[in-house]
Amino acid sequence: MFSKATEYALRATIYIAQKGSEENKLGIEEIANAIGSPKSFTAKILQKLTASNGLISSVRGPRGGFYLSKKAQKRPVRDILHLMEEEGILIKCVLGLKKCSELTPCPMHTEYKCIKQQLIHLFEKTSIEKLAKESETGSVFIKIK
Amino acid sequence: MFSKATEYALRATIYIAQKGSEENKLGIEEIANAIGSPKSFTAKILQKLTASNGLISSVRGPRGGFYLSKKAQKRPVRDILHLMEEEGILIKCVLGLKKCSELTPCPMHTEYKCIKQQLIHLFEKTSIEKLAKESETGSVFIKIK
DNA sequence: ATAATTAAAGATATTTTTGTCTTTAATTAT
DNA sequence: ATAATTAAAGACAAAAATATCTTTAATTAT
Repeated sequence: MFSKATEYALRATIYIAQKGSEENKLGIEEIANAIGSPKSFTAKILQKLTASNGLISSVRGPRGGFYLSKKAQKRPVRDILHLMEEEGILIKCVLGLKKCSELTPCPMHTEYKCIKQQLIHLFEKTSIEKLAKESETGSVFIKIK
Repeated sequence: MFSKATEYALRATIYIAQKGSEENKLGIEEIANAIGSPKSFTAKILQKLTASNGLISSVRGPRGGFYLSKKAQKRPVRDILHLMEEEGILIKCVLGLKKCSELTPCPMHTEYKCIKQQLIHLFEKTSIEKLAKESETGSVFIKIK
């Protein structure tokens, strides 16, 4: 479904939202260990999520690290996909046709349409906070191993 | 959603099902042109779909080419994914967690579950023939450009 | 039988994705 | 101020996906 990079982005963001705060920032080492991802690669990915738009906040130096502002926590999961440039699954044709549309649908268009709409709804209406809280209850797990 | 290879596999198979038959086999040149894919790469992919299991039938030599048997036409689209080793989207965790399951769900598991089931249903219950016939009516398009 | 045609098989090239390592810059604690 | 700590930035490496080209084998038409 998603690239490794986006999987790590989703897991890392949820973990940071759950365990981190402005008072208690999380280091890259802890994050990568927690979600079971390669450290340096994950660092690159967090840079992407930290830059420009700034979904994730970061501070360098001792006691530095990553956290999510209250405002960022409210943002939809789709924002992660957007920053990772992987919204294709919500937008593109299943068969990869450039011109597939309502007027010129591909053979799977109609059948797939409603599933795509549910995917959009899922990623648009679910906040990062919500997923983090589900993890917090312990009813749900994020660790890979 | 899918790799380029699988997109080409789906498009090529639908095209062959629609335009080809044992009496009128289709050459790789025609197929690649029709679906807008790189010829040699598409040839490799068709080899995969032709080998072993044999979803697609092929014959070498003059008047040779590719076609789908009546029986193959009835098979579900999922068989294409299976031969392309890309059933992951129907099976794997959205966040890429190895241990994600009903008992140890990831934070998105519950929300995503029903979408995944619809995807399985779509690919399992839709036959290649059905998609080919939709294309045949002209109400639907498969060409990329 | 021979030549022509077509897919299969194999080798190679390019691009993208994934991953690591090193250096730099910012921040904090002392 | 200085040293320690941490993310940012950049260079590099490995693996996988995508794509092309060449040779071989099968089949058919002549």
